[in-house]
Amino acid sequence: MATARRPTLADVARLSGMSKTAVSLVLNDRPSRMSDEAADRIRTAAAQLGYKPDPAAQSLRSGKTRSIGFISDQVTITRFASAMVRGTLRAAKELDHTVLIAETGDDVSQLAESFREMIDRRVDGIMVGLMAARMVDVPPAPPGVPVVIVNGRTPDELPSVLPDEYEAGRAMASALLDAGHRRIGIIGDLPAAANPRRSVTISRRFAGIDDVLREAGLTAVRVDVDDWGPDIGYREALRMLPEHPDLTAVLASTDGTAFGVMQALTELGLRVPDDISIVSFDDEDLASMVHPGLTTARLPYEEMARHGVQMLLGERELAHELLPMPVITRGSVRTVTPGSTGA
Amino acid sequence: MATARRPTLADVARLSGMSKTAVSLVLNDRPSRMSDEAADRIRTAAAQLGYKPDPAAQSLRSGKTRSIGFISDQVTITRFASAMVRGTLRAAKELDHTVLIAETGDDVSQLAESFREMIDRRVDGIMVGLMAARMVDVPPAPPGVPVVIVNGRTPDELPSVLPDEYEAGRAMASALLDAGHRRIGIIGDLPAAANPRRSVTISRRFAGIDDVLREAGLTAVRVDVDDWGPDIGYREALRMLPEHPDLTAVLASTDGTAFGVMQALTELGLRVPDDISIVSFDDEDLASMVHPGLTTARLPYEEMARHGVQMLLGERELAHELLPMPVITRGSVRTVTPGSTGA
DNA sequence: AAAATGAGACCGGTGTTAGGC
DNA sequence: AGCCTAACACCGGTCTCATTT
Repeated sequence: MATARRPTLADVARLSGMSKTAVSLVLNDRPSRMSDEAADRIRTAAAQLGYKPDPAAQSLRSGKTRSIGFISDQVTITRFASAMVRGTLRAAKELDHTVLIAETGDDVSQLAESFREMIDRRVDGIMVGLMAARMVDVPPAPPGVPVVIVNGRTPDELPSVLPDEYEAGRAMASALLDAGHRRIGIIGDLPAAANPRRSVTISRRFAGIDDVLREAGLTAVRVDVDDWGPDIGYREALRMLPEHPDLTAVLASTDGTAFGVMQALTELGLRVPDDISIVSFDDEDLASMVHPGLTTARLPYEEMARHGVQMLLGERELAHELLPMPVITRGSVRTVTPGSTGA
Repeated sequence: MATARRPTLADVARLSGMSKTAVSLVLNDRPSRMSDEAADRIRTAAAQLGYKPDPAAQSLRSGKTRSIGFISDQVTITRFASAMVRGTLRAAKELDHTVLIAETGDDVSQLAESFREMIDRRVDGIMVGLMAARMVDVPPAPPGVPVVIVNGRTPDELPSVLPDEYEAGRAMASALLDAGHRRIGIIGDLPAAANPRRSVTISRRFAGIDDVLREAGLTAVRVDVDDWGPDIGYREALRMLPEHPDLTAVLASTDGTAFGVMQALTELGLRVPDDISIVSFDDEDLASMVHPGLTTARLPYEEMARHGVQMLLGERELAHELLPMPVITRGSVRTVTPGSTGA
C-alpha cells in the first residue's frame, strides 16, 4: 500500500517509454526537435498522470524561487494596504510568481529583520510598500536581488513608484474652480508634512493646489494643522465655517479630514453639496460610504503595486515612476454660477 | 570574479574542516553527539559565512515546503479580510511557515483553480477563508494535505473555525436589557439569511437575541429585510422610528446597518445615545469612526485565522471550533431607568 | 565496543555529453 | 554527417551506513 506519491518526471518517462531528458525537453518546449510521435506520447502520459513539476526541484536547479517578498508597514489596516496587497498578488500571479508577505509596523528594525527573512527564503526580489509615502531606509540586498519601493523613497534612490500628487492637487483645485467656486477653504495645509520622513508627496499635493489658485488669482482661506484624521477636520471646520460664511467649498487634505468636516457641517446645519461643496484626496472606503459620496482623487495603490512587481520581475524598467491619481467624481460638489457669491 | 555565491553547507564543511554530515547534524541539533569542540568550530564557521540553508534543497529532501495556502473569496476588501490575512500571516510566521495567498472572488470555479495552483506548488496545507460565514464546496486535496475552513463550512464537514454567533446574539441583547432598555427595535432580522449558502451563522445570531428577549418576556419591534448594508438601515430606521416613538434602543444586524440607522436618526433629530441607544455586530472600521462609537460584537477574524493555521499545522486538533465574539463597548448605549418608559 | 566522524545515496528536476541509427 | 535519444552529473541539503580510534 504505497501512499499515493505525486508523479515525477521519471514516472512520466517510464509510462511513455522515453527518457527523463526527453520528457523534460518536450514539456518545456525546448528547441530540440523530438519526433512528433514521441512528444505526443510524452504529453499524453503527463496528462494521464496529472504530472506537475516540483517547484523545489526546479528552484534547486535554477537558483530561482519564482517568489517575491512584499514588505509593508501595515498590510492589514486600510483599504490602501489591501489594495496594494491585491495589486501585488495579481501582478505576481500574472507573471507566475508567488508573494511572501511581511508586516513591519512602524519599527525600522523590523524592516531589517523582514528583509533578512525574505533573503533567507531566497526570494527573487523584494518590494517595500508604504502606507504613507515616506522616506525610508532599506537594508542592502544581495547582488541579483532587486528592490523596489512602492509609495515611498529611499535616500539612495532605489527604484520607486509614487503617486503624482502635484497633478492631483491641480486636478482637485481645478475641479472646484471649474464648478464655479471662488471662495474656498482649505483644511489640512500641512507644514509638518514637509518632513520627508513623514511624507514625500503631501507637499506636492499642496503645491499643485497652490499653483492652480495662484494662476486663477485667488486666495483661499487656509488652516494649517499637523495631522489628517476626522477629528482634525471636525474641529477645524467648526472653527472655520462660522468665521467665513461666504465659503462655498472646502478642500480637505484627506478623506478622513473631509469626513470630519462633513460631520461638523451637519451640526452647523449646512448641507453638502447644496450649501457647501467638498473635495478631498485618497478615496478611502469612507469616501463612497458617506452621503453624498466624496469627490476625491484616488491614490492608485493597486496600480502602484502592480508597476512595482513588474519592475521587480523585469517587465518594466527599474526607474522612478509617477502614477496618476484619478479623480473620482461623486456627489459632493455642486456647480455654482460664478459671480453669485463675490469676485 | 565569481559572483558572490551564497554559502552552502559544503562551504561550512570546508571552512570548519568537517564533513557535510557533521555540519548538518550540528546545525540541526541532532541527537548524535559530536564533540563540543567540533560543534563549536562548525557553528563558528557557519556564523562567519552567514550560512542559511537553502529552503528549496530542504524541501526537495523533506517533501515539505513549510508553506500553506490561504484562499479567500475577498482578501482585499474589508477589515475582515485584512484581519484574516493578518492572523494567517502571524500564526504562520510563529510556526515558521510562509503563506501563499489567492483571491477567488465569488466564483466557485476560481476556488477549484486556486486549489490546484496551491497543490501544484506543494503547499503543506490549505486554509479557505470566507468573508461571510457561508457553506462552500471545496475540491478534494491530495492525501497528507489538510484543509481547514475559516468562517465557513463544507457539506462534508471539513474542520472549521466559526464565530459563536449565538452567544454574541445573547450578549448584545443582554447588553441592552442590562442597560434598562425594554422597548427595542430590531433592524435586519434576516429570513433570507437562513440560506446556508449565504450564511451559516446569522440565524444563530438572531436565535441568541430571540432567546434572551423571550426569557425576559419581551417582544421587540422587528423588521425583516434581505440585506445588511447602510442603505437598508437608513431606509428601515426612517420607517420604524416614527411609527414607534417609544423605542429606546435599536439592535442592528450589522455595523453597516447601524451606520445607516445613525444617519437616519440624525435626520430625524434623534441623538445617540441620548434619545436612542444602538448596538450592532461585526466591529467594522466604521464602528470606531462614527460619533459616538458603536457598541458591537466583534467578529474575531484574526483569532479565527490563527486557530485555522494552528489546526493546519498540527498545533491544534482538527475539529469544529466556535470562537467567542467579544463585546466592544463604546458610546452608543445609554443606561435608562427601567420602567421610565413603560413595562 | 562505544563514541565520533565521514562517504555516499537520494530527493526531482535540468542541461551537457556521449551514443544510436 | 545529421537527427534523435539516453545516461549522467549537478543543484544543496538530509540521512543511512560504514569506518576509525
